Amino acid sequence: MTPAARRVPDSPDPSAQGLRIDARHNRDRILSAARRVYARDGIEASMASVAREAGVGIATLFRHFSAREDLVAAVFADTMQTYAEAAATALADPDPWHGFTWYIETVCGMQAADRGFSEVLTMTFPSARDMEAKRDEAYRGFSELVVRAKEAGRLRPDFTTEDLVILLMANAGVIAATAGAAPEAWRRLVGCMIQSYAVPDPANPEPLPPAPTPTALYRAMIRLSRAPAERR
Amino acid sequence: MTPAARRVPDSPDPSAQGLRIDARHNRDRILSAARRVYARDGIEASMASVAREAGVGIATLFRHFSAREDLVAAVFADTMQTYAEAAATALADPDPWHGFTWYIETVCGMQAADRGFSEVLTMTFPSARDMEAKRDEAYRGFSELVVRAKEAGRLRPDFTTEDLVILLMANAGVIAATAGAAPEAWRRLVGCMIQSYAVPDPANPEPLPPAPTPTALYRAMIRLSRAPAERR
DNA sequence: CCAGAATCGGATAGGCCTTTCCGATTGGCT
DNA sequence: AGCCAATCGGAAAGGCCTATCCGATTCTGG
Repeated sequence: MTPAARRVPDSPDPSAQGLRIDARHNRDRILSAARRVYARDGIEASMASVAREAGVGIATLFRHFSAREDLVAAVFADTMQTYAEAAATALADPDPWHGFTWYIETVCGMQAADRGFSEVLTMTFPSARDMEAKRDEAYRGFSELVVRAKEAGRLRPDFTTEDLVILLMANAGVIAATAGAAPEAWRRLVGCMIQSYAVPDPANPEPLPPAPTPTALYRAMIRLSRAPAERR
Repeated sequence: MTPAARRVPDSPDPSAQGLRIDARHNRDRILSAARRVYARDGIEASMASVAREAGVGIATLFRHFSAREDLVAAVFADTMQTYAEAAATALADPDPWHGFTWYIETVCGMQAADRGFSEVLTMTFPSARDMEAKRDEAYRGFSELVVRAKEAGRLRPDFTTEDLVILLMANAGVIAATAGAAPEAWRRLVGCMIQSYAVPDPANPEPLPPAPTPTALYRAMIRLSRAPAERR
């Protein structure tokens, strides 16, 4: 009997294998706490606040994840998987332009749903190998989407894959600024950007998603001027 | 002789009146230090780091500016003035569409030149009266620009003034993410957005500013994954 | 059921920040 | 020149954070 076989490996998370069940339990509590905290406060949230949210000692948190990067990578492993799969899904769309826009809207929507993920998408974590692998996978898929949409004559020829990165950074900015107060503002940005990517078809002008109300944006601007802690 | 007349009021900054010359000198050193620090690190930079940069004691900083908001307002008073004047300048342009795009490019360029200002533009500081007054002035000017550009038939009718706020937030995101590593990326965003605002003229397709190189954006993403202190 | 290994979490050290206090210094007026 | 109020800046109190240490607790295989 090998040492590894002594423990029951029934956690969904393979990296929890070989842990005592109380340790595995804590690991899960930490991960789900971190998911909540990062979604709300972004990935710069303190390790201490994650430990508090999880109800474990600080030492326990550091024992499981010795660097913030490890925790971030573990928390967003699933989401990065979904992210990579989205590119494949978009490629399966018979309409190249529709696949292209669906992908952009989906990815930006994932950003809007999780502030932490929104930040992760615009950063790179050289030490988190499989996160970067997922990113590459998505990137390759997106490149193919771009080629097809150009071939279909719907995407402007001077579009580059860097434009997606720029859009993700821009979207992260809108989401960070409006979070809560104007939760649909990002759609307006993405709608504009997609229109600017399209080869114009004057016969068929696309409507934009609605703009947020002045009040909603004003609330967003007030939120930002408060200290991070007050922002809830 | 009134008490106020005892001091020589020759500082360019009216709020420095009535201060002893050493105090006024320190106030100026603090302001110019804060300008540098905020431009580099954003307005969340610590009060302590501003005091260090200025070479004054922490107490001196707090004696002059008892809250971060006061310091921010004092630092950006000039810039907000320029911001408000930009709207007037744009209104003086005989070509409404050109005035409209010039204004947007100018304001976004001001964001790119100063990370602190970039953040200030997407926040509101209810207690800093004259900063908000300048913002209102610029807002009124921009509203007029919008009306004229629509009347000229060049700006899409569903454009709203909130779209500018969204663009400023998006641009702040790109600038925060690319600072230094891809300093021209924001132009690409702004170019795209302006094209999406325009009523399309298929006979005259505008070229976009160049996209950043993949390497430049990669460097930007690496920068972000480091701790704020390491970012220089 | 027990012994030992694995794990826990409070405590601690060290850093940076904000804000206030107060003795030392200095500018400005007479 | 000298006095006094204005001003300075170091120090200190209190908070939060990262990272590590170590005695107490809990799990697990035999």
